[in-house]
Amino acid sequence: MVPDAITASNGRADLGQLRQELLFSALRGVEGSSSLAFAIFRELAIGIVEGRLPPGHEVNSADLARQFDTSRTPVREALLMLERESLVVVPPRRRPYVSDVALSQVREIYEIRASLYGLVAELLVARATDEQIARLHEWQGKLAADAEAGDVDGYFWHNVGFRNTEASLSGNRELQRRLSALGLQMHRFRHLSLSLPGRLANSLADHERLVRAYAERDLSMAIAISRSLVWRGYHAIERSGRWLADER
Amino acid sequence: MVPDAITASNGRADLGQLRQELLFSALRGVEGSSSLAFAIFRELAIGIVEGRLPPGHEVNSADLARQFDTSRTPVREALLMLERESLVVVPPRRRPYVSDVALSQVREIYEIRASLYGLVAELLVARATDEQIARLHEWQGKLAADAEAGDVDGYFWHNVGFRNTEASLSGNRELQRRLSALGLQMHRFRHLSLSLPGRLANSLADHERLVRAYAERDLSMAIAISRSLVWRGYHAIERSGRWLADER
DNA sequence: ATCGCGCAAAGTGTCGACACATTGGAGTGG
DNA sequence: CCACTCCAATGTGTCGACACTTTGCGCGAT
Repeated sequence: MVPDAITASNGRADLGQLRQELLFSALRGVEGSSSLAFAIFRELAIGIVEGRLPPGHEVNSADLARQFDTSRTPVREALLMLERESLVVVPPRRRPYVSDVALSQVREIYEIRASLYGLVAELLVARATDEQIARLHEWQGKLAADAEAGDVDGYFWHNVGFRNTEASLSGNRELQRRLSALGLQMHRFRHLSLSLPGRLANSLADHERLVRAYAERDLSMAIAISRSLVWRGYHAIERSGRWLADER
Repeated sequence: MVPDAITASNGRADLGQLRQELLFSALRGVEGSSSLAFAIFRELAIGIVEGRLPPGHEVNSADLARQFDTSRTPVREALLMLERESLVVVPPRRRPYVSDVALSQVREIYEIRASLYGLVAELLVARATDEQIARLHEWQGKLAADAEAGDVDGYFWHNVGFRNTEASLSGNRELQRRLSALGLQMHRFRHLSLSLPGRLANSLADHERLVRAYAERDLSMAIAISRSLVWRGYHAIERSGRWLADER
């Protein structure tokens, strides 16, 4: 049933702000019209991404309306937003439910992510200043600290921050938005995959090499590492989860 | 004012079906819940893409509700869908209007398109059968006929069909969906750009080379041509239009 | 005991109404 | 003549109600 835990926030407090910041960097200004609907959307999205609302869980617009102390209209709007982010399925005249994702679909999305992060690397090498690349180095420092401490949660969100900063340094805002949207869909599985033993150290080494390639403006190296980073993520997911039947 | 011309259909009749088919291939199954809202969305989207509803044109939910003989609720839903496709801007508490796009934004989107069509080429070479590639050849035949006849409208839609078929042959449905969404945003400008003198013949030659590269399974050539095809489209747009100030 | 039918409960999509925000213009004062 | 203020008109966001659909449970027939 997952009672009113939806609004509960778990995890470390200092990560909370970062989390909210990052999850919705893509959606700034696209908030649509109603801030009420957006607030509901945000709460539910966080709940889904963090696994509190598991795949298949049915969401009831009347219940949600009561819970958020509003009418069903903004709730419906929020559900349609979630559907567009592929976090929820809203079948006509049937109950909406939290979407599940087949491994094949994850793979498709990672193919896209790999390609687009290749583009990010390309643009970043061409356009970013040394100071901006230094900012990436800072993020990498946080990752190192998290890995040292074995803090999977911290690593996860700082990694999202790293990737998002990269995208923003590409100078292509549309690209940043779309990557962020793709990320939103994948967060729930990525988080899962980071728990694999050895994954943190591995990932960290890749990040180091990537930042070095950026600093040296090594285009082909940067592209290759950026893409391979995505693929490592995919393979980790592939190995870590059990998945729904591969149909649509 | 653009009276009730919204539902009017211009252009050749045989293209009408293709047009509808292609414009919304991306949105199959994502229709959201309400088919009523989706119908309104579709009508408005076609109107915007074909230029009957020009950028900046204000849309009034009450008027639309009367026009479609329904209440404002589904209209609002349709407007929000359009906003998600970046065809309409819905500022909070203010009148929605047909979005305009700055050239810089077009460029950003074309950077993404180029990258993703590179991916399409890559996947297609690896996965498509000879029969499937023959299907592309058929589309190319239509393009040749259109170019011969100087039929810009026909060329435009058959080109969309070609590109969409390519995307579907990549075997990556997510990719197809996202490219289709990007296309929806760009159609209004692409159509404009095809009117440039010499553009048709130029584009046609590129398509020929692309199909040949596919047939010969020449990976690097296919990728290069596929991407350059996108960039040619961009440069044509760049040259053909006058644009809004470059702000957001 | 199993299967199918039918009906009540639950839930969605749509509507019309209302409260509030925005807008544009008329009217007033400088 | 211009600038500012205020107000009516227009239009959005939200609400509660209603009609219709789907769901699931009980009941009876086989």
